[in-house]
Amino acid sequence: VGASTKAQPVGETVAPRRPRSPRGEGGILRDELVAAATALLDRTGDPDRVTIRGVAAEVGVAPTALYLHFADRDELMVAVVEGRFAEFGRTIDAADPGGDPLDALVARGVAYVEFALAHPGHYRALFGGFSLSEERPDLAARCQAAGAPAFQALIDAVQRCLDAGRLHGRDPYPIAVALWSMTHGYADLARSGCQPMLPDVRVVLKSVVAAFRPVS
Amino acid sequence: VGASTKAQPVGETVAPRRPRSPRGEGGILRDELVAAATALLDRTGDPDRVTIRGVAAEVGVAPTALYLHFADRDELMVAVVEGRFAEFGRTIDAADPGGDPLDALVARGVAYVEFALAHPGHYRALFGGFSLSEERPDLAARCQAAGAPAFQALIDAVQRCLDAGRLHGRDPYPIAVALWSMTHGYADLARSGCQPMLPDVRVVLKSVVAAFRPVS
DNA sequence: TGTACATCAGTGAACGCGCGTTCACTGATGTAC
DNA sequence: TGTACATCAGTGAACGCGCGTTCACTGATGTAC
Repeated sequence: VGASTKAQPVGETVAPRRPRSPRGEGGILRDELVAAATALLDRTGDPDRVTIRGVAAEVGVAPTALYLHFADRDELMVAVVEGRFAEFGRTIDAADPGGDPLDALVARGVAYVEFALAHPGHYRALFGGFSLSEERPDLAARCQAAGAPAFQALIDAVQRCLDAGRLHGRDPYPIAVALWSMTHGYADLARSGCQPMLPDVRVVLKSVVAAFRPVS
Repeated sequence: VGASTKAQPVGETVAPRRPRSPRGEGGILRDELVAAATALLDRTGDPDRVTIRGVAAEVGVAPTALYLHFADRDELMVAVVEGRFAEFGRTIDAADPGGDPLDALVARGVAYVEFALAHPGHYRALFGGFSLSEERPDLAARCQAAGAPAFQALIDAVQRCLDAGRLHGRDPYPIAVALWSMTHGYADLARSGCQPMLPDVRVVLKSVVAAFRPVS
């Protein structure tokens, strides 16, 4: 149980009115809306506080302009999610040092948590289960598709450990889920107000690896 | 990223009007409000959908009657949280079979996840970081105090494993955090729509224990 | 024994809020004749 | 070369919603005299 600012008129950022795009370049606004929603999500840390009115104010446009490019709020949010999943995947991959596969796996886990702590709003949009209307299963499917490569990359990293004999087992899948659960859980507990009582993620990961191994 | 019903007038349960308590027994309503809020939280699975109007309708009373016993909505929710933490602690302790401390630790973890899956609304109120107004640090402190015994019980269970040589390390604290993170993460991912892709919690826990041990 | 009064357990109408979304519109710009 | 017109990129007022919370009130019940 944590604390947070409630409602509040989050769109304080009232940008000057945006000049109209030249003819044929209406699509520019679409990109600006996604970028503004992404920035607002990063600032507020909460998908529910990314409102159409807030995004429009940030861009310097009337709230209704959003409907020129998105059917509704959900469609905008899914566009944000797709962009953030791509960024998330690049970040994790960039943190993989190669070399010993178990060390690499731990490094990926650390990068995962660091992404979540650095961008809690983005992270929650990806893995926090923000709600889409049930009448649009296509949107949920787009989110799932956007996240699939990241999960596959985790499976692959676990498989490399199994192949090298650095982890034991036949199936990488449940091990991957366990590690995913741990990093997600740590990140979510930190977000929810338990941050002060959690040791550094590196300490936690190393402790659990050591705890299950005989003393050397 | 998952899907869920949005807003919706959740207080469909319009109970018949509740008869007034006899003189001197006003406190009865307080308990009924907490019970109704707890039931509504269990039904909706979402702390945000426990509204004053919904709770009052469930009890059969005007929304304003709530203010006779609670300063505001947050105070009601904290009363719910305190009750659910007590119930949660009893549930975990009851699932501890004693005997081998590592087996007991796993059994507690399984019970943790099963509680979360059986009562996602209650679980989210305890560990999902539902937001309290920042002007009431006393309420956040009450929640933390209510949750402390459960965390201490986990520390103790880890310590028993260390004492018996079933886990390796000096400090139970980071190991406890790692295990807590894993069970919380698993439960939260299941809630957020990933449930279909997650193996049974027992499989996951056993895989991770086995993965870090040399083949026997 | 009767009556005025304080207390208690609520009620009901109304407030202002931010929200997603609708609808009819505007005004600049390119194009057809 | 000039002009009517279609198109494009938006605007602005307004809607209905559910919400937490306020305020003045009501009506039964116990108690003091």
